[in-house]
Amino acid sequence: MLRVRFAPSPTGYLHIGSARTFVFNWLFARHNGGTMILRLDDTDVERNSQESVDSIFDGLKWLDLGWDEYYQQSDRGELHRRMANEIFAKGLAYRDFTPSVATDEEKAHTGGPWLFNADMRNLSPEESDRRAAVGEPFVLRFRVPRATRDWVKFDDLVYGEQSKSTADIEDFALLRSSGVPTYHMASCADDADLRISHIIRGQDHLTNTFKHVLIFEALGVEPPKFAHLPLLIAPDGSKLSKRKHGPVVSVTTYRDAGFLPHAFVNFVVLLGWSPKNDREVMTRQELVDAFTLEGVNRSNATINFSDEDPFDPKAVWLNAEHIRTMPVDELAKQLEPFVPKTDKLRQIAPLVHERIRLLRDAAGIGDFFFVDQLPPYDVNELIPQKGDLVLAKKALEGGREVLAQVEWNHDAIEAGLRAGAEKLKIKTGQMFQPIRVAVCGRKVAPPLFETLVVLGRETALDRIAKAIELI
RNA sequence: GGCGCUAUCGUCUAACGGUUAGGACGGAGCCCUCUCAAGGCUUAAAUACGGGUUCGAUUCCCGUUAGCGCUACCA
Repeated sequence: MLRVRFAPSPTGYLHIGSARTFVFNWLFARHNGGTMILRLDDTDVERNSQESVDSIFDGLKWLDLGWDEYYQQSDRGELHRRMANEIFAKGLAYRDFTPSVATDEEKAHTGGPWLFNADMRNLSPEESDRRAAVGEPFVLRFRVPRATRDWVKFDDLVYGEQSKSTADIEDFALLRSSGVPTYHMASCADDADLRISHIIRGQDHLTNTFKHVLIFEALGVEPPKFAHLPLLIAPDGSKLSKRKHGPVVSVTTYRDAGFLPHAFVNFVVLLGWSPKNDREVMTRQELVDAFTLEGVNRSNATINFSDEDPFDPKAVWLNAEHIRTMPVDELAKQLEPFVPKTDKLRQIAPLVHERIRLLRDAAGIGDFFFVDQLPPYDVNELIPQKGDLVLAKKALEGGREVLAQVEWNHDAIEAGLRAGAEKLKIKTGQMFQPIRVAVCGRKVAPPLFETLVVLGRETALDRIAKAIELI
């Protein structure tokens, strides 16, 4: 049975990189008919927060992919400690009574790596038990078997054969002095207990994996398969961080700007994965069908944002593509939270359908639909190509006359206005443009006839009259 | 510092060792057109550097450089 998990730690909002890891896991599970598990890795009591938990759930729910099983590590401390003690009992871990090292300066070291404190590693069992019995705090460390084996190896499904010398792996902590298991311990214990078959996670864990292999072996279980994902980085090459790059790293920023969840999924899946057939705009099902780990590449992917534009242009384009292929009824529904309340949304939706890239764009492009009074605009805007205010006035008066009596539908309005232009001996564009500005308040707007239909005769005539007064 | 990973257009990426190095976004131009958008067509733009191996390297190996990751009780 194929089982994968996404295991965020609730120490911040849901990060775009985390969201992508979730997506890769989900796609892998669905493609192979496996089980998707969500597990909250909340062993760091110092940094956990409820807001963070909420934010992660918010983000994941917005992604709308779902999961099959849910666990949180704080409920499973017993299991972790039991497994840690099992390792200790086998003699594969030892107590380290060294006081915790607080500062980076103290941690700093030159030359080779820090591996262990010899006097702690070699403490006699009696001495160790005695000090523990009197309550002296200690960290439980894994005893890396450097004397009996040279290499730790595993075969990464993305990065291939990996090996590291035991001489380069330090005696890492399993249990903190507080008794709380570390990430390494809790994660492996849960992965073993939950019978996770594939661990798909960020490449930042690639070197940690050697430690994990050691833990699985100490536990006497077959390690899962590993697949590490290339990281998402900022345009300056640094890793994405809230402090440095701001809200662009949070998925809620995408949600609030009016990305469609699936467009977001489509975007992030293309960062580090390719279907290898030049397809880019894909439905959820197409993604599930096409997704394989073989398509994952090994180099980090840059999210191309800037100060002027917080979103990668490709993400925006993909969003526009998905908006355009979405049914109008659905669009109207999605638009609701992004525009002022109106009973004409269903009519407005088709007019912005292929003109918006983010849902929030609709409020700007369709602004004149949402107000009773048009905000002031420069009277010169009314002047058409190769014309002047006199011509503008002529067009507006002629147009108003037509619109006052024409049957109120697209074809009749078009026919009427075209005939009107001919009668006035002006170009159709010279007729349409002043009317457009009069009813929309600006030169760039959705197609005129549809717009007039939605606006209604009364509003249209009223706005044209006001424009004529301006001149 | 040590260890590990990576390196194709500005960005995301494709290319059983043999291609005019392909696609997409973004840019530029043209067409269509009631403005905008969409759409169509055209175009500029890349194999980090140096050595090998090979008849032939984007592709395999080594080195350099650069970036990223991990590095004594964050995950």
